[in-house]
Parts: sequence; structure tokens; C-alpha cells
Amino acid sequence: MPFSKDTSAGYLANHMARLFANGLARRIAPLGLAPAQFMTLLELWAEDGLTQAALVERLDVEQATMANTLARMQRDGLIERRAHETDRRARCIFLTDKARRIEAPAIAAAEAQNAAALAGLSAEEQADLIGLMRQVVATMRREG
Amino acid sequence: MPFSKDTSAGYLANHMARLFANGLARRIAPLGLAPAQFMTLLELWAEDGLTQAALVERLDVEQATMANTLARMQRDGLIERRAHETDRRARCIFLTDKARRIEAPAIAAAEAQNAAALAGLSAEEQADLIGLMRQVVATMRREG
DNA sequence: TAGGGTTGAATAGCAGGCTATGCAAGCGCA
DNA sequence: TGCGCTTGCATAGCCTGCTATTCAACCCTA
Repeated sequence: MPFSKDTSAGYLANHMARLFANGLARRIAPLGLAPAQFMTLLELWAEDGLTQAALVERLDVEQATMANTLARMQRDGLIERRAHETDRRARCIFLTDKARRIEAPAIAAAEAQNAAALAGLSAEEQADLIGLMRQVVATMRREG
Repeated sequence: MPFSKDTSAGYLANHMARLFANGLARRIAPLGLAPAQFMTLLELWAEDGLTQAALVERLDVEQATMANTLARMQRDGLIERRAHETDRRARCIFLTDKARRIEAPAIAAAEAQNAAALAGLSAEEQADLIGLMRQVVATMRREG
């Protein structure tokens, strides 16, 4: 049986993620946000004042990736960095008022994108898909 | 109900695709390949001599993205470009011997990555996941 | 046939992913 | 106390995505 991109989980995952990212980018662009910035803000809206290392751990990206994303967010006035109280190497990340103000519309945009993407599936199928993706993510995180 | 990254289809799709890409990258790096080059080769192994526009259509990426990927593949000795027989704007993409020789090991690497990622799922669950992803891709492609 | 719209491709510039390095600060133990 | 390992972060350089722009070639129609 020949390898087919239409039945390859990896290929489909890549294609699906690109379409999700494009759709989200379009919806949050009016807020001055890009997708990775939104992901980072999700964590900071839940808990402000995290260090870069904490964000790296929660979002499962490399430290250098997060450093670059945070630099763009600071440039765009979404975050401030303040000295850590006890560890002079670390800098804590705090939201600006601007970042706090766009929480509701940004989350609404992400929910709209998810809804549009899943519109062809029943509620049960949507839950199945999410459950299966979580399992696959867990498997790949485990085996490095 | 708060928005949670652990139940957001878009977030999970992004995370899963990154893990797939990292795993594939590791497995095909010894062949001198990167993931997007592998995707492009999949089309060219099936049909040699395509134009850039044909590849763009089949892989659903932007023309500029494909132009850059092809430039790197040419630099790495995987493809040659020859003049189109009747259209002087177009250049046809042909595989080099080097690219033909790595077909089998590259496909084996991709199959190994898929198998590793889906190892925690039953055969039925694997088929469900692939079917659901295809539906989501189809929905998002339709609505632009 | 001349002009104008369309199409194939390259290029610039940016976001976001990665590895590899480098450095400063913290920590731990002889 | 001091040396060395670890940890937090920044930077450089690469690949892969995107939009926007440009240019040449093609094609159609007035």
C-alpha cells in the first residue's frame, strides 16, 4: 500500500493546524494579536506574573521560541517584564492594561474559529476528536 | 465556562502538529531532509515534472512558501528546474537521482512517526481520528 | 494588433517553530 | 570559601508558513 498524504495522521495534523492558525490569525488580527501571542496570553490571563521558564513549561515550546514571542509582545505593548523578587536571573511577565482589555474579544474569536472548524461534526464527534487528539499529544510528549 | 487550551480543537491541533513535525524532522534529518521538503517530494515521487503552480495546488500552501521550499531543495540537490515546453513563464520540477534514492527510507521514517504517535489508539480509533481530521480540513478549506 | 486583464514565479519582510551558544546568577559541596 | 554544575534568559541562524509586491509572459477581445 503506497503512503498517502490523505490518510497520514501527520500530514493531516499539519494541514489542519495550518488552517486553524490561518483562521485564528484572521480573526484576531484586528485586535493586534498573532496566534502565538494569543496562546501566551491565555496563560497570563489565567495567572499574571509568571516567569519565562513557567510559560515555556506550560505551552510546551522551546525557551528560545518563547523568548522571541515575549520580545514581540513587549514591543507591541502587551506585557511588561519586572525583576524577580529573589532570583536576579529571572524576569516576571506582567500584562498591560491593553492586554487585559482584549481578553474577551480574543477568546470570542478563538471560540468562533473552533466552532467554524468543527461545524461539520456532531457534538459527539467533536468530543471524540478532542479526546483522540489529547491522547496522541500525550503519547508523543511521553516518548520524546 | 472558561476557554481552556486542553479542550480547544485549535490549540490541540497546533500542539499535535508541532509534535508530529518535530518527530518527523528527527527521523528524516539523517537523509538530509526537512519536513516541508518531504511533503513536496511525496508529490514528486508520485508524479515528476510538475510546475510550481501544480505543487501549490496539491499541497495547499501559498505560492511564495513553495517557491522558498523549492529553492532550498534545489540548493540541496534534490530537484532540477527545466523550462516548460510551451509556457516560457513556467519551470518544471524534476527529481534528481539523490531524491529518488531516498524515497523508501523517507517514507519508512514517516510511517514510523505515524505509528509512534498513534500507538496509544486502537485501529478503530486511529481510523476515526483520521476521518474526523479529514472532515475538519474539508470544512475549513470550504469556508476560506 | 494593441491593450488590458490573468497567470507563473521570484522576492522582501514578518511570525513562530527549532537547535546551538553564550553568559550571568544561583546552588551545593568539598 | 571557592570551584563547578545547573538554571534563566538572550541571541544567532535555520526552516516553514504568511501577505504584499513586482515582473514577464500569456491570452483575449475590442
